[in-house]
Amino acid sequence: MFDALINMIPPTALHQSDYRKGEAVFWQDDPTRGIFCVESGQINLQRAMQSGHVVTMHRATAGTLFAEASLYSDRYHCDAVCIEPASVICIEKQEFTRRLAQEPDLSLAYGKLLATQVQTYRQTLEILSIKSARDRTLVAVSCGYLSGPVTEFATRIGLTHEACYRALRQLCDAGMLIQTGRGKYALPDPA
Amino acid sequence: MFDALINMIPPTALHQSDYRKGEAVFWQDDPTRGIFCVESGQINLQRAMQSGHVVTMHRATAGTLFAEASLYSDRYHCDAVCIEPASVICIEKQEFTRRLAQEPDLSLAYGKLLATQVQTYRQTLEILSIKSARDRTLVAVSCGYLSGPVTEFATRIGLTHEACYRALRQLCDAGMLIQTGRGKYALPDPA
DNA sequence: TCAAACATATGACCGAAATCATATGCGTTT
DNA sequence: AAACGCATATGATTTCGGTCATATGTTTGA
Repeated sequence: MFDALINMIPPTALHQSDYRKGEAVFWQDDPTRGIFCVESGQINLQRAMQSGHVVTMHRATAGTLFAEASLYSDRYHCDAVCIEPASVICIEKQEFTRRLAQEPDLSLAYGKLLATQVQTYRQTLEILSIKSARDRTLVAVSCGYLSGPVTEFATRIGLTHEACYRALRQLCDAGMLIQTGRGKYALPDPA
Repeated sequence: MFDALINMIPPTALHQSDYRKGEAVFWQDDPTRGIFCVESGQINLQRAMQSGHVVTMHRATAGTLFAEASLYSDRYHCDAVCIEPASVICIEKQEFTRRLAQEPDLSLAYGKLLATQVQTYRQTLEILSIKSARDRTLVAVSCGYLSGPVTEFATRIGLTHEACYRALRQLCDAGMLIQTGRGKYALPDPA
């Protein structure tokens, strides 16, 4: 939850906006306006590769922040695209940075935020380091990466959706996963 | 590097320890003592899944921090096991947290350290998202990832050393890289 | 409500990278 | 100097996942 952060920032430095599916909060290389809080909906943090295809770097869901690292850079380094109608609050960069230096509580909360992000990236890197599509898929599911569509999940863990579907099928056949519905998979009960 | 941090912490709040392969720095659900700096060796951050098998979440190497998030939780949420004889420094949680709140310089340095890590991880993620071994190798070299042995470089970018050598050979043949020595490659002058 | 877009799935085929094998260069260590 | 470990390097074979094709279910919005 980002309430702790929000409450330390004067309302004049906060800017709420609504986005519809497909709309962008910002684009890569836009000048950094600030960091964002997702009140509702979902925002995809993604980067367009030089080859043209898009890789999802993070999926910001209700109650989470995104673009925290923008405080340390002049330009956003990825696109933020709404994938589910969202309400988003922007915290002005300048005001936030100023208060970071002055208010220990805010600084502490901010540190926690960054530490959590680092943790997430490390886990993603670890998952990507798994060569076998089957094993990678299993670990990713175990770590709760499969929350939305399988296609999205597949790109997040560096697989084509076909390879991902095949891996899921294999894992179900092997009894290591259970299909709970169309496009829905869960870990079996550790009975 | 964590020297900047260490120098701002009184030695009484620092605890150096040596670990041998297989020994644990901490176990999941242990009360959090603090965050750790790896001077040498390697520490595996891993978690036992409910299914029983162990998932590696991160591999902490020399010059890096781990368990940063422990500052914000009472218990460690994974095991830290030595996988290569290691020297590790523990920064006492209470003292570090106290100083973070009181000393803006430390807070700033810590924030920057974490932010830098975020940037690095994102760059690595981008590199890993490049499917072609040739292109991935080229980008990785461009980003300065090839500093040590090629074998180590190869594993860092998710390739076998054989595939990496072949990619380097191809890139040299195509004139996109120049071999400056045995196991040494550089970008050609953009003349 | 109807079409378009998207997601779920699976099969066939192919190619790139992993694997296996081999050889040599280089720096220690004994 | 000889032996050993490690890195460099490349060739042959295999395998796994990408690409392409196809079909159907589901959501969305016009």
